[in-house]
Amino acid sequence: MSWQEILSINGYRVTQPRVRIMELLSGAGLPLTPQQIHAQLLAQGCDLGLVSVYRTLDLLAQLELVAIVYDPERNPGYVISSAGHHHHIVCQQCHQALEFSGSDDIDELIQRVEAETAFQVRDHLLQLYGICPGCQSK
Amino acid sequence: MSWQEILSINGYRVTQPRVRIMELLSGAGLPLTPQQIHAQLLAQGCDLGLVSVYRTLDLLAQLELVAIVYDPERNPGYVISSAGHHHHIVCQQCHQALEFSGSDDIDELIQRVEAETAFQVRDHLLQLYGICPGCQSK
DNA sequence: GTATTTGCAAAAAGTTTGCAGGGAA
DNA sequence: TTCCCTGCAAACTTTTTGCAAATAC
Repeated sequence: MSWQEILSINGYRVTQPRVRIMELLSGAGLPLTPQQIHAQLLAQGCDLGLVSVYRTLDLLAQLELVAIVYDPERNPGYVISSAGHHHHIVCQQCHQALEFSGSDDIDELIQRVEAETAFQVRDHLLQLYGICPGCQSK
Repeated sequence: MSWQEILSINGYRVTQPRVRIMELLSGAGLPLTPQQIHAQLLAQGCDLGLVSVYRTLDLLAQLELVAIVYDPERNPGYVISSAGHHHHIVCQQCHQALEFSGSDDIDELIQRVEAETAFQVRDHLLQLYGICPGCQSK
């Protein structure tokens, strides 16, 4: 299902700002802050308000069309998220971000922690930081 | 090694604000924002500035005496971190936070992702969200 | 046509910086 | 005594809110 359909099905409209932001993030390959998104769209001649960027990202995050990537040294950034894969690995040098799948190993760990702590685990956040192939060869 | 010693060894001083913040976090059991820490210390009659809270937390985080906990619905909070254990599980209802150890399972996952992506993994962030035993029984 | 969505302005919230005085070692 | 650290004030950045106009469907 396309992200446009997901918007529609949930009663939201496919508007210019949403299209532009999804297009930008799809091509970005690295997490962008609301400010960066706003600046890049302005530079493209797309005249939208920063406020709309915030509101759009909130919505897209809620629908899990984008994910938040935390980087200790910068503000949280947003990346495109393909359904079902919720983990990212980020290059500490060029900040390129890649999705990876991690369901099995994590399920095991979660079960162990549930047994140890008696918590009922509902969600998790996993991100890896490192050096991407490109930056390694420099 | 005590956290006081860690400060000293690294050339930092054991000052009132640092002591109060470490004491507060040690007893808190849940992630606290800089603002919350400041407010609670003021309430205790300890008269320090918010700025010092920020600076102290930065330092403590750098020395890994405290860790940052991200919660999608709130601002990032700080918790006490015992050396070597860097993962937390947070209750989505009462926000209690607990450390858990997870080295083995994660090492395995990291190796797999390194093989898949050709990234060199240097660090990671793992947090679980769920319902604590206490909140389950309500 | 109608309800959602946007943009603007303004305010609120959160964080950082510079500098003089105070405190730990 | 020495240098690190704190507190204050102010600046700065980021995020949120309210409301009228615009637009998707």
